[in-house]
Amino acid sequence: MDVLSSRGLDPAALPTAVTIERPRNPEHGDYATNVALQTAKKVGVTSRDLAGWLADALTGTDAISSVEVAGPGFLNLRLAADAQGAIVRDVLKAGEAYGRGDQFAGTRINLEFVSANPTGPVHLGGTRWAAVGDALGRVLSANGGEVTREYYFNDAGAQIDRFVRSLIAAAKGEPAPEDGYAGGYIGDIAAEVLRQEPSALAAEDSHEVFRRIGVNLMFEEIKKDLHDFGTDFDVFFHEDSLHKSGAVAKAVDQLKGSGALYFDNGAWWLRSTEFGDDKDRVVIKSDGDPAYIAGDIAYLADKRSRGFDLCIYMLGADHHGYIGRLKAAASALGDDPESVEVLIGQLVNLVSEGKPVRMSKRAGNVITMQDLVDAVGVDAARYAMTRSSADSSLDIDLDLLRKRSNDNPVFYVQYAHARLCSVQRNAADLGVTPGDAVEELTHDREGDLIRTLGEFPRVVATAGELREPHRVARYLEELAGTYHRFYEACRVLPRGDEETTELHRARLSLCGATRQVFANGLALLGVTAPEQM
RNA sequence: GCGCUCGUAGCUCAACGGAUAGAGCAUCUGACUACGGAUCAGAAGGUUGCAGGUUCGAAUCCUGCCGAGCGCACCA
Repeated sequence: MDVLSSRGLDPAALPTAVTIERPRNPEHGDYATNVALQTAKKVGVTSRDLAGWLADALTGTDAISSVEVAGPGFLNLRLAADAQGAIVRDVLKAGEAYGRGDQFAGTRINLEFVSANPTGPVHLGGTRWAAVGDALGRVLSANGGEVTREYYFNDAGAQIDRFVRSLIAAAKGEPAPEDGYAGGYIGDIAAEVLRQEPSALAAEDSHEVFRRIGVNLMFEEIKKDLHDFGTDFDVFFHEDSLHKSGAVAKAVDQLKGSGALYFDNGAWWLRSTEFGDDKDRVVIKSDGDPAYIAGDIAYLADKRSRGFDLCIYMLGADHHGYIGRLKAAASALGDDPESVEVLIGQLVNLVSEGKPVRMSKRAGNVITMQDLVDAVGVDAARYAMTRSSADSSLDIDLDLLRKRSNDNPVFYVQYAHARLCSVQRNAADLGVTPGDAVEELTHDREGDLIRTLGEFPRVVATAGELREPHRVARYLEELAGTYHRFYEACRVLPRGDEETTELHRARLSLCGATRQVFANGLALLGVTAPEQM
């Protein structure tokens, strides 16, 4: 700031957060910033001039060994070797906490994801949200957020009725109803209902018996699949409970009284168009019954009553119409629409022999979470789902995956971790202990590795800020490559007749720090960090 | 028809308005009697769907086309 004020320019023109990036091209230094480019125009000087002044001001700072101005006004910084090596000590000292931040400290976040209808097993689409949502929850927690993971069971609607009628048909040995569900799981659940309640078909309240037992069995199967997938929820919320408790009626009355709804043509409407919806939505139908959205409103009211600062909904692209409704609901309840955040992820496509396959319950080719896990295992499945941005649709070729080919980068990352563990085991066998002389680490490949370790906290912070856990996966792939190249170039352990030097011991510390970052990063994705493969 | 999202190497995908658009897989050529070869070095592969615009700078932002997915109920 002195650089500006001493020249009579307004220091307030400087951005509050200076972005410092790690250039892809090593010739551009260890770190670089475009702050001069962003600021120059505001204060009316050329970016080259401003960059030059900033460079002069930074030159001579302890940790920085060189500063140069490049291109239109980039500042390229190089760190002194010992300042850089300190990152190794930082990682080892922080341990599992390395990478954590505090941007969401004190923020209570409700994260709702999956929320698949309890009329069948979780399928491929739900699997994506199970992986990405869980990873996002971990990332938000790592940034200090108090995260409650929540699953909303839509167990109050007509689809449950279709599900129950399908069960009964299966129990009778009849074909599924025209509008019902026909998967093999229907027969399994129907059989289990009969096993638990042999008189279910004959009972007067047969439908109710099948509903009570069958829906619960479906819940338990979904919960178990998710648990086996490494995704656990803090709250399983039942839509049904909102109706039974009177919460829906209460919320609707409140909105009617507050003027948030308007009455037209015999029904009560929510002004969702004000929040980007195509049309206003009916909350209370002209027959007096609540529409589906009334449950959503009551559910949101319930969440807010539990004290959340931020309610995140993670929904598939087929639900993007909900954004306006949920924002409108928040507004109607008297809340800031900003406190409701709807993340829309694109759908997962099934591909076979290069051609998309449309999944259909009727055709019986629905791929479930369990199918995917059976084919590739939990780690590979989770990684495949979390390594790409949820913004783009994802193609899954199950045939390819079944071949257990190594085209999933999770193995590349896990192998690096296993290799590090192996080095540490060998070191222990040789009696070599980690050393603190990080200034010995002057090799280019060592510098690359250390700088990459130093980036991890910012990657975690960005992943949380943008709700993009895939950044963690991409980072780990980069770290794996950087580590493998280091490994080829820099012998860590002394050979047979060599003395153990401080360099050996410093490199062993570097390996320990690297292993820690792999472990921390994989944990954020819910993927295991194996010690051997 | 209207709306949302997406279009990047042969394939699957990265790149918060930055420098020569990057990885993995696939293809080709190489590398240990050394700490795990599930590795590494190198080659090849691109008009970032098309056309304009904004600016020091655009895959990224704006407009219009083209193409794909999804959604457009007093259903849930």
